[in-house]
Amino acid sequence: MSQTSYRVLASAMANPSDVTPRKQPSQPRAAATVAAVVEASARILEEGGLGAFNTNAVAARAGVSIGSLYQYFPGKDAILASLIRREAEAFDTALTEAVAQTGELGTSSAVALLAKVAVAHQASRPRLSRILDLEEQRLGLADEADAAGARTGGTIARFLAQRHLGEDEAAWDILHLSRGLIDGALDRGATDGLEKRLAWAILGYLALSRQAPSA
Amino acid sequence: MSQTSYRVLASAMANPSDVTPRKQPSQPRAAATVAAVVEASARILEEGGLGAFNTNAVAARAGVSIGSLYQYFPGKDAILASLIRREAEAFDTALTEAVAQTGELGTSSAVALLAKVAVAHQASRPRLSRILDLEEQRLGLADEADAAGARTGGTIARFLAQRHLGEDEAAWDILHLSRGLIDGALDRGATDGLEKRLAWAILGYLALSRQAPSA
Amino acid sequence: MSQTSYRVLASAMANPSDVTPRKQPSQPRAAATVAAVVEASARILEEGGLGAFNTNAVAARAGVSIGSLYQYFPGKDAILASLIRREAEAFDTALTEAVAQTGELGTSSAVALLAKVAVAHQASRPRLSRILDLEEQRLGLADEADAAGARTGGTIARFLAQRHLGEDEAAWDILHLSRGLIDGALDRGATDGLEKRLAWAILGYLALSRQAPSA
Amino acid sequence: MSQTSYRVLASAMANPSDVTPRKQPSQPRAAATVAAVVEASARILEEGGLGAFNTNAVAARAGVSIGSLYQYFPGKDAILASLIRREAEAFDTALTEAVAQTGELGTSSAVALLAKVAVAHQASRPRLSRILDLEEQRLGLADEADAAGARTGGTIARFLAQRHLGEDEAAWDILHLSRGLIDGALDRGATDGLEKRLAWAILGYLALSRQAPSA
DNA sequence: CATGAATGAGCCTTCATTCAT
DNA sequence: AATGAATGAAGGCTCATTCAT
Repeated sequence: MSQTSYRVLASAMANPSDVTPRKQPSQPRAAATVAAVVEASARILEEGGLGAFNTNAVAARAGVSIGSLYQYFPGKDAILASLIRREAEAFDTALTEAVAQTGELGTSSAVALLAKVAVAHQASRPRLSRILDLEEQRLGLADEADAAGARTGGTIARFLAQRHLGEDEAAWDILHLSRGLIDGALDRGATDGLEKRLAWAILGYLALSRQAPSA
Repeated sequence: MSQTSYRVLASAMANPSDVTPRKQPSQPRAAATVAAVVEASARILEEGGLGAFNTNAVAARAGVSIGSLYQYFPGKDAILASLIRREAEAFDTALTEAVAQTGELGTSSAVALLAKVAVAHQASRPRLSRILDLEEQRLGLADEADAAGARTGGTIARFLAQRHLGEDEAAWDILHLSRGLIDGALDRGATDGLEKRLAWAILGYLALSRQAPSA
Repeated sequence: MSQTSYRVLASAMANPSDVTPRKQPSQPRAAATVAAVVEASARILEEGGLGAFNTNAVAARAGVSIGSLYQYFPGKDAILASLIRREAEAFDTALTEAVAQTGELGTSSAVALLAKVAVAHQASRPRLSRILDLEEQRLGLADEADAAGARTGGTIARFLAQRHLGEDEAAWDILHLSRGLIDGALDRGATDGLEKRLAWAILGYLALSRQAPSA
Repeated sequence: MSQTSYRVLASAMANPSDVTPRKQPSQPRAAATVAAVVEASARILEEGGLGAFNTNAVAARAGVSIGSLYQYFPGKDAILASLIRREAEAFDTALTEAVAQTGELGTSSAVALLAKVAVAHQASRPRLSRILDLEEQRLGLADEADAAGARTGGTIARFLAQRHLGEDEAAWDILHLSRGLIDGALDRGATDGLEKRLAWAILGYLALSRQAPSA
């Protein structure tokens, strides 16, 4: 199969601004403020989408003054970045835990368990996931060496490696096809048997990828 | 496998405005204006993302006055909708053509061909595809009975039905997992063997789905 | 009674543009176009107020292309001016006719008849009257020597002079207080006995003005 | 006299937008901003009419940023409404005060005093009064239960009731005919003896209305 | 003459961010 | 630190008017 070379997503885009939190909240009250802002952002994105996501609304929803918000975040994008990290970490944690529980299980049961976790995560806040996916890309957070997102891929890769099911590439492919499949299914309300269908895609991919060893 | 019920994307969101074109261009000059606006939108979205997509920029890029733009589109969202329809139609056309060429082929070669078309489409304008996906959802275009998007699912469904490979649900799942897989791969620059990997996911899904007959 | 000097309406204001029709419609079709434009303006003003009055809407409502509209009127204000003249003439005609019919009548019956005509005129298109009043002033049409509006005052003045009821000033005062009274009454829906009440004001004014001969 | 039924002003019209202030200014600085905006509006309307009244001009004239304006008013119409309320209140206050001073006076002197106040009010900002009249109607502020405008009618009604001169209807008629008469007189520069002429209309109306007891 | 596509100045409004209190 | 008033760049959209066909 001849390999065409495809256009890859350029890194530029709506020049994202500073994305690092302004200061670590040392006092507990400050930590609460930061958390409130991040959660308020999540809720606003869920309910109103990117179009409703603005700093004034976030501050209001968080019960914090706009001034305070800017004490902890240098700008809008930084809030988004924090939220993305929070979500990625939560998912990775859930996934890591699930992987730990697969010790005794056969491959297909193990994958079914992971599928369940993935579906549960995405389904808990479906719109949020999609938006954060797109924004993560715009912000270029994927480049963060230790990005939580990167860890998720790593977690899957480790799972595959343990069972000699595949390489890194397979891990990423599985991660992304899962997102697509789940988002699409939630979108059209086709959630019956969703975990099972996801498992078919993952196990099917893995089976065929081992028959025809990659280039 | 017990079926949990998942949250499905509510239809609301950043209340999308009117999405229907204001008037059909009757004169050829008008048709050119409309086409220029739509293509300019595509280019702007590709280069600058949603953040750079505004009516002034679109008009300027299209070499058209802002007034002309508003003669044909009631607002931003309507332009986006037109673009989405255009792209969906183009993809569906390409896919339908490819399906027609699979007549003689075995299943795996046929799927490989379709995978190639899908990858080519998404790769031709990677960022655009992703953005339009998200926006299509926000605009609720999926609800359009004869939506071009719906037709794409139908085209796949017909292909599967001809070969007794699966039902409608499978068609949609394949469509969505493909988008996720391809987007993810383009995103991280992992395009080597991408068509092959996509074929694994699709064929794998189909194989397993037939072993374990659906609910 | 010492006479303070009051601020009088300056003539400036949103510098009104050219107000004279562009060309006399010689052909009958042209006359029809002009009439259609004027009547469309009346309807739009009635239904949507000044905010809805724009040349595109007028042309559309008149069933005429925007280009044709500009063949006969140099601009928006000219259309308004034509409408104002049309209405003023209609009112003056009705009033003149009514005056002619008062020959045999006593003063109070005569005034009652005129009051009836005035109320009928204003009530037939209440919003229109008010708007045109304000716009007439802005356009400075009152300055037109032969302004139709001026004629209305003259018609009343003649009526008063015939019966030795008052001078020009009285005529104008009566015209204006009538407008105010009628508009206010229509506004709050207090139309019961309106003609009678208007007659009280007019006759009352005239009676007292003759007791205490003006400065 | 047979009572025809007249068209009354429909409530619709250039669909007026939200008319309630966005937030009450708590800090004194904010109160100053609000007051500056309202006064700037008055000045602009006086000088340039409705055509010159736009939010940018108002903000500039008020020496306030456009953003600040929108912190306190949801839009143009709300500013207008505030101005209308301010003016109506000022007039009502002046009128109430004048009524209080009429205790000892005979009817005709009392009415003369009120006429003077009315003329003075309207004459102080002639164009403003007219415009606000029209706009008050468009905005449907008359519907406000406790509208300042309503209070003015009430103030007159109380005055009439104390002296058994007339009912509510008479109060409104007098209010409106006065506006008409005064505006008209200012318009054509006929201010000599204006207060006296106004008194004739009012006293004349009242005298005749008592001779012919209302329906 | 009629048409209606095109133009663009100008107005409305939002929202990220700053800064005096 | 926290507050929230103030700022103004930026973007959406309308509509009076022109002009090529």
